[in-house]
Amino acid sequence: METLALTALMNAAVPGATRVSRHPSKAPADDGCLCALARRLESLTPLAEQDRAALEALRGFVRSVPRNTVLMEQEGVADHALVVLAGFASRYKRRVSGRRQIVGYLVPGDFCDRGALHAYPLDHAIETLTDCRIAKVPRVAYLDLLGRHPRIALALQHARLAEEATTREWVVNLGMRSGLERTAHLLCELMERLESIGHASDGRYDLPLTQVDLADALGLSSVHVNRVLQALRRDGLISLQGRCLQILAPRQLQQLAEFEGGYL
Amino acid sequence: METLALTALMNAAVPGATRVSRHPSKAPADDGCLCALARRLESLTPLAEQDRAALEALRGFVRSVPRNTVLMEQEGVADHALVVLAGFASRYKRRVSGRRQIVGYLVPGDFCDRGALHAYPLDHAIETLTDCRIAKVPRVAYLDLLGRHPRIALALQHARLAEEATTREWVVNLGMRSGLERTAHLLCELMERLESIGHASDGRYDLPLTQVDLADALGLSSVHVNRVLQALRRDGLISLQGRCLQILAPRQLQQLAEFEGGYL
DNA sequence: CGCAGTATTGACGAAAGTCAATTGCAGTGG
DNA sequence: CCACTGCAATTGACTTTCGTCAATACTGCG
Repeated sequence: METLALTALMNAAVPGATRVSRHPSKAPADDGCLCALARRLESLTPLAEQDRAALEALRGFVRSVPRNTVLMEQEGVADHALVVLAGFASRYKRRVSGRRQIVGYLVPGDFCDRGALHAYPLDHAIETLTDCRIAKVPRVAYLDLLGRHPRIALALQHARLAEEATTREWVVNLGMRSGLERTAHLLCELMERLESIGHASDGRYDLPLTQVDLADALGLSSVHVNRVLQALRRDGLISLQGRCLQILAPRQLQQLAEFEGGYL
Repeated sequence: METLALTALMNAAVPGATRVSRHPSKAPADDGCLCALARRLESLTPLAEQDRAALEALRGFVRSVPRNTVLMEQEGVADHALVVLAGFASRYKRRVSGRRQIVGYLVPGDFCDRGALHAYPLDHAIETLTDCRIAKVPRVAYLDLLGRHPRIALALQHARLAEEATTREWVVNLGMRSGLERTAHLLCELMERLESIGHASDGRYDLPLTQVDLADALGLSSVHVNRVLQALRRDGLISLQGRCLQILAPRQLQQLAEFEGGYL
C-alpha cells in the first residue's frame, strides 16, 4: 500500500505538552494541523488526492513542543526532517557573546530537511519561539515519502528555493533598509506567508513573537524595535495589541518597505 | 560515449573580450581555467578521473566576459547554468533608489544553476564585478552532465548547501557585527574560499574588488569601508595595496570577526 | 597631459545602541 | 480575591556607529 515504511515507523506518536502561554496558533492539539502543510505545498504546486493522503499519514509523527525548545543543535547531523505545523520556530546562530541572530523564521507549513537529509552538520540551530506542533519525520519515512510522491518532492524543492530567496531578501533587509523599513518588510513578509496557509486575512494575523524575537531577526536592539513599532502605530500603518497584528494600510506599508512578494 | 549531448552543443565557444583592467585573476585566457572548478568540487567530494574528464569537456562553453556585465537578469528564467572560472561576480538585488545590495560573491569554481535549472524566475541578478571567464552551460548539457556523473552532482549539491550556509552567515554579519568585524569576516571568508581553489596562500590573495563593491556587500557606505580598511591596516591586521591583500595576523583577524570557517 | 574612476579626508548629522529605571500584565500561590 | 513573581513592554538620557556631502588626492590609461 501507500505507506509501508511509514506505518512501520508510526509508533513514535507522543501526546506532548499542553501548557499554552504564547499562542498555540490555532486549535489546541485536536488534529495534527497537517492542513497547514498541505496548504503550503498546494500554494507551490498542485497536489493529487493521494499526495494529501500521504501527508495525512504523517500525523503519527506530530507532537507538541513547548516554547524555547531546541529542535536541532548547531553542528548536529539531522537524522530526521522537521515540519512545523503550528506555532513559530527560528533558525539562528549564536555569537560567543551569547547574542543570537535569527536567520529565518519557520511558520506552519515550513520545514527543515537539511537539503533532503544530507549527512553534513548543520551550520545553525533550530528552536521553537512559541509552543508548537512539530512533525519529526525519520529519515527513512521522509525519503520514502519523497520517493513515492514526486509532486510533493517538487513542492518541497520549490519551497527550498523560496526559502533561499527569503534569506537573500533578509540580507537586503539588513544591509540596506532602516529600522522602520526593515520592520515593515518583515511584517509584510509574514503577512504573505501566513496568508498562503490561511492564517491571515484582511491584513490581520496573530504575531506570537516577542519584541526580542523580532529584534534578533531584524538586527536591531529590542529597545529600538519597540520604538519602531510605536512609529508604525503612530503613522497609522499597523495596530498591534497583544499578539494581534492588524495591518491598517497595506499599500503604504509595502511601499515603505519596498516589499515585493514575488520571491515567496 | 561520455559526451554525446555535450559535443552536440559545443559549437557555442566564443573567444570573447580581451581588455583586462581589473584582474583577469590568473592566466589571460589560455586554458579554460577549468582547474578552478575541478579544485572546488574536489574540495567537497572526491572525484574520479572520468569526472574530471567530463569537466574538461565543458571547455567549449567558456568565454570571456568584461567587467560589469549582467549575466542573468532578475525575473529572468535561466536556460543555462553559469560557472565562474576566473574573476569575481556577484548576486545582487537593486532597490528603486538604484542602490544595490550584493547578496553573494561568486568566485572561481562557483556556479549558478538555479537549483538544477528550475523554471522559476530568479529573484536576483548576476553580474560580473571584474573581467571574468565564464562557462555558460546549456540546460541539456548541464543536466546530461549531472545525470552521467553522480559524484559531480553530489559535489554540486554540497556546494549548494555551502552557499546557503554562506548566505546565512551574511545575515549574521549584517545583523550583528560592526563595520570592522563585518569587513574582517568577509576578508576571512574570501581567504578560505580562494584558498580552496588554490588562489590564495600565506594569507595573501588578489582582491579585485572596488571599495564600492565591498560596501554594497557589507551594507556600509564606501566611505565607511575606506575607514574600516584603514583601521585594519593601522592595527596591523592586513596590508592592502592595489588589489593585493595580505592578511598579516590571521588569528587576530578571525578572532575579531568571530570567523568559523566550517560552514564553507 | 588630462580624463575617469577610485581612494581618501574632514565636518557634520541622523540612526541606532546601551544603560537603567518604570510600567504593565498574566500566572501562581496563599 | 489579592499580593507576589517574572517576563515583556515602554520610556528617558546619553553614547556610538555610521551615513552624507563635498572637497581633494591618486592612478592607470588613452
